[in-house]
Amino acid sequence: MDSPEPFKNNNNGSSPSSAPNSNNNSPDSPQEESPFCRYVSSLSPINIKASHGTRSFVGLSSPPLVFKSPRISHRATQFMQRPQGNQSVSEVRSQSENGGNILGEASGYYLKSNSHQPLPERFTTDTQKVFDPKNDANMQHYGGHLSIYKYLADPGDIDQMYSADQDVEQQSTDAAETSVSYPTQSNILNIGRKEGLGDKAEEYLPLSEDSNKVHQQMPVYGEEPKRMEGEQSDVEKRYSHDPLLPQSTLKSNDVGRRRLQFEEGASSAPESKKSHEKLNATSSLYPQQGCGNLPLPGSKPSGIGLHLNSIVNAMPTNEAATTGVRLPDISPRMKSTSSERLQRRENMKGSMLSSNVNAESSVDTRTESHEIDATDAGNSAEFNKTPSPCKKKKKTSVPSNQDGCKGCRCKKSKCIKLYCECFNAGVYCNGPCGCQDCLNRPEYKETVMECKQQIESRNTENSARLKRGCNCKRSTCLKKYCECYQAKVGCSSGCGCQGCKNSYGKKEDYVAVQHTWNIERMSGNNQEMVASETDYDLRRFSPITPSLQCPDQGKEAAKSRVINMFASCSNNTQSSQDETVVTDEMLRNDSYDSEIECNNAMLLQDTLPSNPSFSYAANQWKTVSPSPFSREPIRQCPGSDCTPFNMIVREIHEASTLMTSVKVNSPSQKQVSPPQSGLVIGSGSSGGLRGGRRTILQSVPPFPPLSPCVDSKINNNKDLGNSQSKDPHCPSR
DNA sequence: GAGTTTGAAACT
DNA sequence: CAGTTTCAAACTC
Repeated sequence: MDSPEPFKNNNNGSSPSSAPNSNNNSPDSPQEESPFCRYVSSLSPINIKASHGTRSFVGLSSPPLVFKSPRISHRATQFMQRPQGNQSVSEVRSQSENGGNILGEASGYYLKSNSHQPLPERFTTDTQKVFDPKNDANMQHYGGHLSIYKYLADPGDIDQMYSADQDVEQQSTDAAETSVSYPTQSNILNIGRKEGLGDKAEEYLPLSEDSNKVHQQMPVYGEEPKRMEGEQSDVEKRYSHDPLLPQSTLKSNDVGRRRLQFEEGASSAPESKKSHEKLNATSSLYPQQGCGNLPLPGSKPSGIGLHLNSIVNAMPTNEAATTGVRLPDISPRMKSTSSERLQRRENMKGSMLSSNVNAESSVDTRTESHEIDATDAGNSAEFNKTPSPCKKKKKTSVPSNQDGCKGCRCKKSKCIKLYCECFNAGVYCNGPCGCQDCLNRPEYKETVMECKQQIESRNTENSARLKRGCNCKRSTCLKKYCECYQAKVGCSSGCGCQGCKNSYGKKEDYVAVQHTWNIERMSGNNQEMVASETDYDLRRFSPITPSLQCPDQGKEAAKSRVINMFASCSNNTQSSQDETVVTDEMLRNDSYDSEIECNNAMLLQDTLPSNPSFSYAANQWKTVSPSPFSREPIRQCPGSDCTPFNMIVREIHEASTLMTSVKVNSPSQKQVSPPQSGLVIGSGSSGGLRGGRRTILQSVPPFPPLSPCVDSKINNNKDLGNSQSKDPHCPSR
């Protein structure tokens, strides 16, 4: 193809399509005069200095990528792509004028590489390009800005991102950095906002849809500028709303029936107009487009959505090589790993990489589209059309309102029990609802609040005994009766299902991976660890939604994890093929465990909240060898505490303690919401982090606290027994 | 569209 | 805390 060279350093303000310069090695090259080039040149593969922008994020408590869901991944993927689709001519020009054009070029490159080649070839090509040592540095820098935004740019977090953008931009004195930084989301958002686009609920298309559409419709960069601009406008329109496109959109739409989802309602509020002006407030409100809003006083803890049972799966997620190898089978959940990987690396190294992630991203998205088309057309269509947090229903007998919310049809619950989806979703019933004797209406605000409080307290009290996961007995987890299946996630050992045949991952598969995990543990030659961790059976914190989406998960998954781990150690200068080969070798290498564990630990470190108490090991890592494939450990663990399992245990324990202290109990304990953990960007309760894929598993506080402090809440719990009976409106059965 | 099945929520 | 009932969605016909 004759598209622009991917990573030229365009310092002369030329457009990306002009004067392609694939070789910046010329000593006379003006690029090397630029601060950016000097910066890039100063970068070593491993020890990457933190730029302004990077530093801003390195300091971040890395959003626990474990908690990121495939949906988020979709979103992230989308954001990855966004530069392509949104890379308008003017925008590129602007970047060029600022002295850096990496983003535009990367976008062009990305589009190019993503366009016509058959997948395997394309992947290889991409990967090779990606790991071009020369380009890598650029991409690191590029990724330093972009990738972090990609992942911080969860639509629900756009506000924070936006804020962060400004912050970073103010700090940045490097023209090159500024020029390449975050032209994407925030600008897009601003554009959308400036355009005064409406924020009808129906425009809140799930990102996956956007992603797919954008991806599918996106022309090759430079191919049809006008058309692309037109499409960009469309994209911008959508994204102008996406920021507040709630996790809950998926959550409430995609998931099980009667899990507490009030929090989702809060976080899902598509309140685009005011979004970035109230970073913290948004998540504690309930503005649900079209479905009424439930007033929720007070703030709620962060909805980080610590899906503890994702830890195991997230830690060893497959890396680039794996993606390439297993691309055809990539599952929605596995796809999430691309974003996780990127963020993980960002967090780990403080440097951003990464073209390979970009390549993966493109692949992922494409694959997603195919997958949706091929295997889940019905669901995806349904999902993609989900316009609002109101649950989608297969049945359409209940007329939808303009927002597409079909409402509930409760007859006896009076819509103030979790049976009611509106209530459960934290929205008032309204027009399209076919409910009877509905009390879930603004005029019964008090009643609604009381009932919510009741449920909250009840769930808090009973949470310990609530089961995690589904408990299907007859559906074999193959029907939507199964909440795991409905959420398109596999069952875990935490599920109480019988005869599980969940096509997204059987419980048995999860156990198999867990077994692998245990083997890895044991091979770490840390008896102390094993002994001390016995009490902390991972299954107690087991993923409700294991990332086992493929039928061949077991050993394959384990292998993938090894691949990923090594990939994590990689300085990203190896091709995916090399990684695969070497990984096979590593699999036979007894010495890989230390690396695995170190990497696991690193990954875990990144997956867990960066509360100061969680960062004990972060600074203890030291790079020993730049080569991920040497038999020498790449990173050395200073002590047994660095074993991943110890870390998991400790982290979980601390998290659990904190969660208890903040009283963020998931009604079903399918998820836990870790406390707000020192996020640098944004202090919003849920802003900086993304929820889990399973909407019902999403974070947490089932109800926003009605009282300002925990103590009072506890007291309330004591009184709830009385209030429960006192409440004339809350039907007690 | 009615009836049945299902599993979670609610209750005892 | 196990068992039962209630409930509404999912499913079937």
